[in-house]
Amino acid sequence: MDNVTIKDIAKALNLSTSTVSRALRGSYEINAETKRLVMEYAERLNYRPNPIALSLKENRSRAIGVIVPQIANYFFSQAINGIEAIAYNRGYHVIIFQTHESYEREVVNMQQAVSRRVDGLLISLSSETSDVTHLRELQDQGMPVVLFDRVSSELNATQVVADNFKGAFEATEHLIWSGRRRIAHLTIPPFLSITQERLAGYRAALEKHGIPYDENLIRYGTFGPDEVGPMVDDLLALEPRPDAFFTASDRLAAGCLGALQKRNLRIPEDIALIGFTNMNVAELLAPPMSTVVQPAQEIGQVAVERLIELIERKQKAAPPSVIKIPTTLIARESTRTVVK
Amino acid sequence: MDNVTIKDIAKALNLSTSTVSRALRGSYEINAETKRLVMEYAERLNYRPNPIALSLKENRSRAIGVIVPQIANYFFSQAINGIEAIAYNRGYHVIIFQTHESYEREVVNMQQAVSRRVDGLLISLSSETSDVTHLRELQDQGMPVVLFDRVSSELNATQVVADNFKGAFEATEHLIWSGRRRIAHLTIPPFLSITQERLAGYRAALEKHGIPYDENLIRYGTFGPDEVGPMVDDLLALEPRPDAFFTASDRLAAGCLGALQKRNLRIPEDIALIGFTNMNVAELLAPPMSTVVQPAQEIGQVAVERLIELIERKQKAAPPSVIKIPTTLIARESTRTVVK
DNA sequence: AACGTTATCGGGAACGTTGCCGATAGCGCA
DNA sequence: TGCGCTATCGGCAACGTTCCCGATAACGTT
Repeated sequence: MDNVTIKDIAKALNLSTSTVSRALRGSYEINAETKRLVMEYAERLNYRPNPIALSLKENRSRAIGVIVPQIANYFFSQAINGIEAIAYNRGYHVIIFQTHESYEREVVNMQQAVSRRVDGLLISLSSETSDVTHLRELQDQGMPVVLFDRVSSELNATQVVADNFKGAFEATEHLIWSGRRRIAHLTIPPFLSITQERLAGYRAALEKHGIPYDENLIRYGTFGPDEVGPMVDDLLALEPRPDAFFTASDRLAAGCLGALQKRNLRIPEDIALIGFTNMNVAELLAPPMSTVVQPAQEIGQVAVERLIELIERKQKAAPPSVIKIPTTLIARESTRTVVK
Repeated sequence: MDNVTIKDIAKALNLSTSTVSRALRGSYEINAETKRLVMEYAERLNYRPNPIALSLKENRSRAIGVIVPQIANYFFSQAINGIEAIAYNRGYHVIIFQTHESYEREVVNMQQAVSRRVDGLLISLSSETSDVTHLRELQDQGMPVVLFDRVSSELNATQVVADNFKGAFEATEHLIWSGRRRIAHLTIPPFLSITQERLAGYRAALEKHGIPYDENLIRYGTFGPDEVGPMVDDLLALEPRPDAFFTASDRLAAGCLGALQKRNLRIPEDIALIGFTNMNVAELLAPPMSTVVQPAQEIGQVAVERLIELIERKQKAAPPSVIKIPTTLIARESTRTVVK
C-alpha cells in the first residue's frame, strides 16, 4: 500500500519510466491514448511524485527556511503567519528554526537550513548576533537571503522592517505633546539596527522639541528573564524621576506595566507608558496601553515575496534594498494628558 | 565554492566513493591513515552530507510535519515552540502548515506533508473537521500520527491534550464557590472533543453543586470575526441574567472582556469572567483575569516525544493512548467573590 | 605449496525522477 | 526504391549516498 513510483506504473503498463514520466507531465510526444492510460492508472494508484527525488535532481527543495529568535512571541508568530500564507500559495513550504537568541544556535540553524537545501532563507537575527559574516558567506555562495525585523546594515541584502525611526519619533512626540518631558526608553540590545533606528527616532523627536537627550534614561534589555523589574527600579530612582516610559518590545511593555503596577505607580498620572508592540490585547490592559503597532504579518509577507522573487529570478534580481513598512500609533489611556 | 560531495573527495584523494563514505562513518575496515586523510580533507572543504540524497536512499526525511489551525495564536505558537525545541534536539526539522480552520485546507496540507515524506505528523484539527477518515487512511498507510489539543475520539491514535474536563470542572466550581450560580459558557465548535470535555466538566461541577444545567447558557463560537459581541449581547438579554462567563479560548476571553467593558458592565461585580487560556498578560488585563492555564508548550513537547517514539520504534510502538496534561487554575480579580 | 584469513579497498546497484540521445516504424515524396 | 520526416517510445546517465559483493595482496597455517 506504500508509495507508488513511476517505475511501478511503467512495469504495470509495460512502458518505460521515461514514457510514464513524460505522459504524466503531458509531453506532446506521447500518444494521447498512452497518456490517458498512464494518467488513469496513476490516478487510481494515487501516484504522487517523490519531491525528494526531484530535489536531488534539481538541487532545489521548494522549501524556505525561516530563522527566528522565538516562535512564541506575538511579533514572530504573526510574521510567520504571513510568511506561511504567501509561501503556501507560491508552492513553497516553510521550515522553522528557533535561535532562542543564541548566536551559536543561529549559525547552526543556518548550516542546517543550507544542508537541507532550502531554496532561500528568511532570517531575523538573534540578539546576540553582532557579527554577520556567516550570512555574508551564505550570500556569497549564492543563497537568496532576506532579513526582516532584526536586520543588519552590515549586510548587503534585502531587508524588510517596520519604519522604526518614524514609529519611535511619533511615539516620543506623542508623549511630549501629552505633556511629558522626561522620557525613559527601555529597549533591546544596542547593536541591533532596529534598536538604533528607534533610538534615533526618539532623539530626533526630543531634539525637535528642544528637550536635551539624557543617556541615563536609556536602558538596554538582554532578553533575560526578570530583568525588567530592576531596570524599572533603576529608572525610578533617577532625579528627577522620568514621567514617561517608551518601550521597544511587547515583552518590555508588559513587563513595565506589571512592574509599575506592583510599585503602585498610577498610569498615566504618575508615569505614561507607550510600547512598540503587536499585542492585540493592548486595549484590554489596565490601563489600555498606547502602542506603536508593527505590521508583523505584512512584514512577513513582504519579506517572503521578495525572497521568492530572488529565488525565481536569480539572475536579474532587484538590487538589495531596505523596505520600510509603516507603523501605526494608537493612543490610549496609558498616555493620556494629565492636568496637574 | 558550491557543495562538496563524496565524489569530489574521492576524486581528489584518488579513492572510491565507497571508501570515502566508509571512512567518514569511521568504518573499521578502512585504514587509519586513509581515514585520517579523508576526514581532514572533508573537514577542510567543509563537507556536509546531502540530506536529500540520504532521504531518497533511506526513504525518510528527518522532518516532522505540524498542522495547526493558526500559528498566530498564543496556544499554538507556544506549542510549536515546545515541538521545535524537542525536535531540534532529536535531529528532526519542523515543517509548518496552517489550515486556517478549513477542512479542505487540512486535507491538502496533509497530502502535501505526505508527499514531502515527513517521518511523522503532528496535527491539531481545524474547527471545520468533523470527519477524520483522511487521518485514518494516513494511519493505515503506516504514517505515525499524533494529535494534540484539537483531537478526535474517532481516531485510534495517540492524543495529547490538556485535562479539559478537570480544568473546566475547577473553573466552574471556582465560580460557584465565589458565589455565582448562573454561569454562561462561551465555547468553540461542539464537534471538537475538547469542547465536549470542557462542557462535561462544566456540567459535572454544576451537578455536584445542585445547579440545574441550562442549555441557553451555552454558546458555540465558530472562529468567525466579530462574533463575540453578539454572543455576549444575547447572553446578557437572558432572564435572569448570567452572573459569570466561562470562556473556552484566548480569543473568546479577550473578546468577552472587551465586550463587557464596552457595555459598562463591571467585572467582577456585575459579571465574573474566567478563561481557558495561555495569555501571559492575563494578569495585566483590566481587571486581572482568572484563567485556567493550559500547558501549551508541554503539550507540544509531549506530543512530539510520542511521535518520535512512534517513528523510531515503529514495530513495537506503545499502544495509542490519550495523554492528559494537567491544567492550573489561577484565580485573579475577575472572579473575586463579591458581597452583595 | 596450497589454501584460508585478514586488511583494505573498488565496482556497481539502488533510491525516484528527468532529459538527452537514440531507436523504430510508418509515411510521403522525388 | 530510397530518402527524410514525424510520431512514439526506450535506454541510459545523472543527482549524492550507502551497502552488498567482490577483488587484491599480504600473511599465516597446514
